[in-house]
Amino acid sequence: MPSKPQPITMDAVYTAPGYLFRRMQQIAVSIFVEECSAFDLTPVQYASLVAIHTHPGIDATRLSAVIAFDRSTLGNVIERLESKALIERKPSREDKRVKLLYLSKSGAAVLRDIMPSVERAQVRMLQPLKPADRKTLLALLTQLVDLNNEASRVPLRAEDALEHLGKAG
Amino acid sequence: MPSKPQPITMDAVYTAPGYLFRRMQQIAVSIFVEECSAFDLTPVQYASLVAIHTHPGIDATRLSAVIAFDRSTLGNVIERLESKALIERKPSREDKRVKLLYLSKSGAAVLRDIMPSVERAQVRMLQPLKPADRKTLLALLTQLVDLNNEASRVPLRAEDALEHLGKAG
DNA sequence: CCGATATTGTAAGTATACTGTCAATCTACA
DNA sequence: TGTAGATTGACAGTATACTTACAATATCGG
Repeated sequence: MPSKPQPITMDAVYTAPGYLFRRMQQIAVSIFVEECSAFDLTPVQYASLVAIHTHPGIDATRLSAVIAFDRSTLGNVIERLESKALIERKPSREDKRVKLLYLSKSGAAVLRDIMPSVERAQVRMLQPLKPADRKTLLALLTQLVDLNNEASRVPLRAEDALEHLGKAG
Repeated sequence: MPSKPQPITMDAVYTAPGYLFRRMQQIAVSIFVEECSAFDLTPVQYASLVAIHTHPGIDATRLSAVIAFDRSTLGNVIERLESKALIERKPSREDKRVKLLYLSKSGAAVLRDIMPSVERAQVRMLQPLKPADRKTLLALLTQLVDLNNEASRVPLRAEDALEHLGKAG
């Protein structure tokens, strides 16, 4: 049977999953930035460094697929990382459209040094929950993100995106 | 005992709660915008309308506390809602700094009409999970957001924010 | 009552996050 | 082979989300 229209209260907002996801994301960023303030790196910049470290010579389009961030957004992120001299961009000899991404020495150093702070931030986000609940939440969230992958504008394409990588110089 | 430095892999990103929260937020916004495309309202604009509907004559600062969005951000949101004629701003007679917020007729109509679409969006976000898991996730997330409230830059202040409201004309 | 302090809305600046579009370039099919 | 279609990086435009700063205004302590 169809439900009658409910009176609109703030609970329509507070109990909505979308609102909770937004709040949690804001909290997570806030904690990350606080723990990593000594490194002047945002969560997105950190994720980009990890991906470039793991896949040296990746291009911007594949990078966006590997961390599931929008290609346009990533352009600016890459610009900032380059202006901070944490990464280097080299034109590909095989494809004149492509610019390949590499960590610089200082980029690799920053990535190595920031890891403990990142780890602390991740722990802090879940700290208020009981250990068993942390595991449950993480498992359900992992599952949900995976099952909803195609619903996002930029689905994660961890493997396919790199299928043809490594053959380039 | 202190853990040894791990080799850095993409798992450092994929399994981090912060990354999962970000992905889930992106997915949630994507689904919301898709379901509500007929109304040209973003999640934040929707939440603002609900809060103004629930608390007519609220001011921007209190509104930011009630939905836990940053005051500066909200300034732009309010501007857009006003330019779409969904809300009206009236200067307070009691405090010359303050502008009170009210839903317009069309704002109230839009809010009434968008509710089913919002509801569909919220359902879709959790759809891939089993019903019992949806409840568990929502309960843990609610708990975590609440316990982490003070860690966010703009903590939710649902009650206090409105303590002195309603006395104004 | 008056000066220190706080609050309000606004603005400027940075950083995601998305939509488009575009030119240069590459690929594949006819 | 030669061109239609796809891809790549770049850019413009919109919308959060935060920081700091500021002028106007309120409020509170002395």
